[in-house]
Amino acid sequence: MRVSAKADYAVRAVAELAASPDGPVKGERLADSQDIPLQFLEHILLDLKHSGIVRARRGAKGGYWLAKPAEDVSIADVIRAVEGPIAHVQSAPPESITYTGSARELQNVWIAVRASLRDVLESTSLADLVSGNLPDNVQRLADDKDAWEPR
Amino acid sequence: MRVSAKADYAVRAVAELAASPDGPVKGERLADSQDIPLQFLEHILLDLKHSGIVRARRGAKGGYWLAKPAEDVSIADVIRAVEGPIAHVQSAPPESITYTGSARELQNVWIAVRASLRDVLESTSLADLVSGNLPDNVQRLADDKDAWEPR
DNA sequence: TATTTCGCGATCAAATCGGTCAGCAGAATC
DNA sequence: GATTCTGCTGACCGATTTGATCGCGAAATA
Repeated sequence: MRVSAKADYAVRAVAELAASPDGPVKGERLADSQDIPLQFLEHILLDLKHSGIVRARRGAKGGYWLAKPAEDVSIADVIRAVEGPIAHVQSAPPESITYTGSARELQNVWIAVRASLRDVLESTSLADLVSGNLPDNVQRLADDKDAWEPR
Repeated sequence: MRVSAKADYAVRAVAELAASPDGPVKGERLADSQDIPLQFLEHILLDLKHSGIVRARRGAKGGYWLAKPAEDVSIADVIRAVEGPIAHVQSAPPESITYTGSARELQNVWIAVRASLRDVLESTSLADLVSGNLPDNVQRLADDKDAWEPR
C-alpha cells in the first residue's frame, strides 16, 4: 500500500505540463524543475505517451505536452499508466477473488479499499492539482487534522 | 498501490483466529483452512506476535490466539504489522514531503489518499470482518455497483 | 548536414516478494 | 527424563520489482 517513486514522479511531471499550457516542454526542463533523474523520467514519459496521456515531438523545439485538457486527466489515470491497476490483491483484481471460511467478507473490504482510493484519485484532475482547487471530498480529507498524524 | 500476499494472508489468518475464540489454534490448521503455505504463514504470525496482535504457545496443545478482543483489532493494525506504514510515498510518510512548483498541492492529495485508506481499514475490526457486519462507511463503498468494475 | 531531442532496449545493483529449509527452544505427555 | 509436539528464528533462494543509467537509433529542426 505504498506510492512508488515512479508514480510520484509521473504525477509531478504531468502537473508541470499542465501548468505549461503552450507548446512542448523539454524532458530536461521537467527533470530540473521537479528534481527527477532525467533518464528515468524519460521512461516514465514514454509510459505516459503509450497510454495516451502525453504527446511528444523530437528535435529542437521538441518536448512533451498533455494529449488532453488538464481537466480531463485524473491522477488515477497517471498512476495506472505507470503502475498498472490500483489496489490489486496478490496481483489480481479484488472482484475476481473469492474467500472462504472466516475471511468470506474480506473481498468486500478490498473492494471498499479500491473504491475509496478511486474516490480520491479519480475525482482529482491535473487542473485541480495545479490550481490548488481540490475537489470537496479530497479537500475535506486533507483538512482533517488527524489525517496528518503518522501511525 | 497494491495489497501484497503477505497482507492478504495476515488478515485471513487473524480472521480465522477471531472466529475461533477458545484456546490456541495451531499454525497448521490456519494454513489449511485458509490455504496458505505453512512456513510462510509462520513468519507472518511471528510479525503479528511481535506487534502484539497475536500470542502463541509452543508444544502440544500450543498454537496462536488473539492478544486482544477481535473488536479492538483493526485491519489497518494487521496490515501495518506485516507491511509497515500505510500509503507511504517513496518510503516516506506523506506529511514529511514538501513539493515545489506545480506539484505543490500534491502533498494534500497523498494525505487524502492515506486518510481515505484509514477510513476503511481502521474502522473495520476483525469482529466486523468475521461477523459480516462491516461499518456503514465501508459497506456503502462495497455496495456501489461501480466499485466492482475493473479499470 | 549538424544538432537537438525523444524512443527504446539493454543492463545493473539493490531491495522486495513469496517461499522453503533446517535447527533450536519451550511445552506437554509418557 | 525422554520423547513428541509446535512455535521461533535466521539463513537462504529464485524471481520480480524498483530505481536508475547507458548507448544508440530515429525524428525534427536549423
